[in-house]
Amino acid sequence: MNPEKNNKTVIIVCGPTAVGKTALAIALAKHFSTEIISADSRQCFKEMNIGVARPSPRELQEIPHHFIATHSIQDEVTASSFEHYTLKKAEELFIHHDNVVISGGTGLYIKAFCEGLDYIPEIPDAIRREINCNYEKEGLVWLQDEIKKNDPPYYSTGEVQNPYRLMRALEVVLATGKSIYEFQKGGKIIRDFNIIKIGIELPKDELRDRINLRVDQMLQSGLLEEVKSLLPHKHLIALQTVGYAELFEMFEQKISLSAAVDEIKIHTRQYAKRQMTWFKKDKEVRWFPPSGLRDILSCIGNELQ
RNA sequence: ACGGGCAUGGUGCAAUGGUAGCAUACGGGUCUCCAAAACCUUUGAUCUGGGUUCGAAUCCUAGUGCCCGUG
Repeated sequence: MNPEKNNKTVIIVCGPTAVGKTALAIALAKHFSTEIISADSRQCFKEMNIGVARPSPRELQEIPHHFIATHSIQDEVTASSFEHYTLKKAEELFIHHDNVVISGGTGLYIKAFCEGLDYIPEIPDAIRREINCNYEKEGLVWLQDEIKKNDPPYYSTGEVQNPYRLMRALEVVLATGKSIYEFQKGGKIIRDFNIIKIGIELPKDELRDRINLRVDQMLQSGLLEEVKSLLPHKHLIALQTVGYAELFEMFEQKISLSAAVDEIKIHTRQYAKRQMTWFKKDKEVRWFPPSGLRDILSCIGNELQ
């Protein structure tokens, strides 16, 4: 154990969707008699349940979970707010526990928690709304022109085809008068607790089967009703989500149910692949199969010695 | 069986007789704040045989397969 740290440890369980993180995190939390903080950018919304594979009521009862169904899709949840929420929650849990389990598939949130984010001032709502509004009306070219005028360095080296990045860069420069680059130092904050990262993976074929099975089960469990009830909010970013976006289209008669289901399976697979790309890049992650609880415990034991 | 139509990457489509493109999927990747989002990127095709032509996805012909109509 690193002597500069206190004797507290966060065990991070990460990996692609549908690989079996929830069950493993619960087993770990039981073993260490502790609780779980979810690191999932969708399960935190109380309006979303079946489609985001929220842990079952029984699982939630077995081990207390945090950042699950704690927010509304109307709320603004960001990597930064996750960082602060989770740091505070971990601190609380460390009063009575030596270890805390964080489990989830949102790589950016996990990174924000482990390394911190550079400080960028909050952006006034009015600025954000105006940018959004103009972008919807005028499109990508307008964004590119605005960035060209207001933040030339970003225009020449940033992702100028990516509207979200452009809007972020633009809101920062309009709100602060400075390029977003001046804030992004890339500095890593060293936390005063230990962090052990456990990655869960499966062969591609097996993950694919699990994804297909899970999508079918979601439909049997009433996903259609859940999505239908959210139709009035379909414009919210939180609902631009695999399993919801496709069924919104189905309810609007744009595609058939079977086409929507096929697309959900494809998009979930693509999402899982992006998650793997993200986590594989992180060399601190130790990889195990979902059945590898024993090996994981011995790995953690070695780290803690 | 007869008549008509169609045949182009895995899938859906485009291409006056003159560089075979687009979308999507698949593969690879980016990502410091809406991230289950958004974005970048590699590969990959003219059903088969013959003919016309300087040149054929395109025109002619035979075959094969599929679709529609009639029976």
